[in-house]
Amino acid sequence: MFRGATKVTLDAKGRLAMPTRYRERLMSRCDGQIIVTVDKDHCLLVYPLPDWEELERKLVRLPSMNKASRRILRIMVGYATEVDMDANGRILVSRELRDFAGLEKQAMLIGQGNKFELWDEASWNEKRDAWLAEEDEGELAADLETIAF
Amino acid sequence: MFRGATKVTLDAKGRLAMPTRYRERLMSRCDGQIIVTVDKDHCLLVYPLPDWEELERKLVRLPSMNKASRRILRIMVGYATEVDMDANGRILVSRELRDFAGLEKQAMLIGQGNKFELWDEASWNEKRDAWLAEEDEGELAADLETIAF
DNA sequence: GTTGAAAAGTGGTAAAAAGTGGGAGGAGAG
DNA sequence: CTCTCCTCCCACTTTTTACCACTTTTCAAC
Repeated sequence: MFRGATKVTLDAKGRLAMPTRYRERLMSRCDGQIIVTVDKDHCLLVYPLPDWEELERKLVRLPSMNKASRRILRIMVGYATEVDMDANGRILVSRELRDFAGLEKQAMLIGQGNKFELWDEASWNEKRDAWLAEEDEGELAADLETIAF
Repeated sequence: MFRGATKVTLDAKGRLAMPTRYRERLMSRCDGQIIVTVDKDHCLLVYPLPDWEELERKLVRLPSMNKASRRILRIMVGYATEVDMDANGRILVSRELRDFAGLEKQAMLIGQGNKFELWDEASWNEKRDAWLAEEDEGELAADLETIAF
């Protein structure tokens, strides 16, 4: 499981240094082969190659008739870009991907189990606070209420 | 069970000395392996690793369709950071976590059963007073009223 | 009450590791 | 053929982290 939030910086060439604590895992799991693609709420998703391939197999099996799932497939596969970690543990995020997510210099890398989310720092802070604020007003899921934190 | 409120200080590097009375328990339960993550009302949660993993398993089993539970999962896993106690019983609270909770030098560590809450001292005092004031006016939960304090 | 010893809290330092930027070489396009 | 852009590699600077030492407090014994 990848966990934890790390503030990262993109350099002038769009390179992103993966936090050290993940590197060994990424090398053993996929030899540094990473897939970066886009998410529907305008962040990027960072997968180890084998995890991406598994997801891709599921996506292509989705019913062709369903417009919503076709759109998701088209966009996620369409933007999926393979990148390798360089000798310093960095990956190169292409201009197209950076533009899609509005990535400037400061970004947040969020561990999400088998993948990472990559957000522009300002967008992340906004979204996060919005989500937390909503939860206070809205009704919590019945399932959620049964869990003792 | 962890109980009690302790005033603690964070040093310039963000290190927090766990109160001595908890250390032996933390070493035997999880060999000093701690998970620190965030809570929706902007404090931090401090779990022994096995307790966190149990909670995480419950969270990932929640129905994917429910937005509120997905968001809670995303934020709690997203910020969950593993830290080890050093030889002096201190844990390092990352800048990202400190920023989220507005942690300055003075903080309050609150025992809450299987975990701790960690609050910026000023925020804690405000919240605590607000809660006490609310409870006087508001209706108590039916379950709560059946308990003899 | 005073003294002493032991344990806990606090801060500093040095070695190592990670982040950052620059430059050279190569490939592709005009 | 030349120029530009991209990629890979190397080196330097900054930060991190682990370890060590000193100070302060507490508890006990005299």
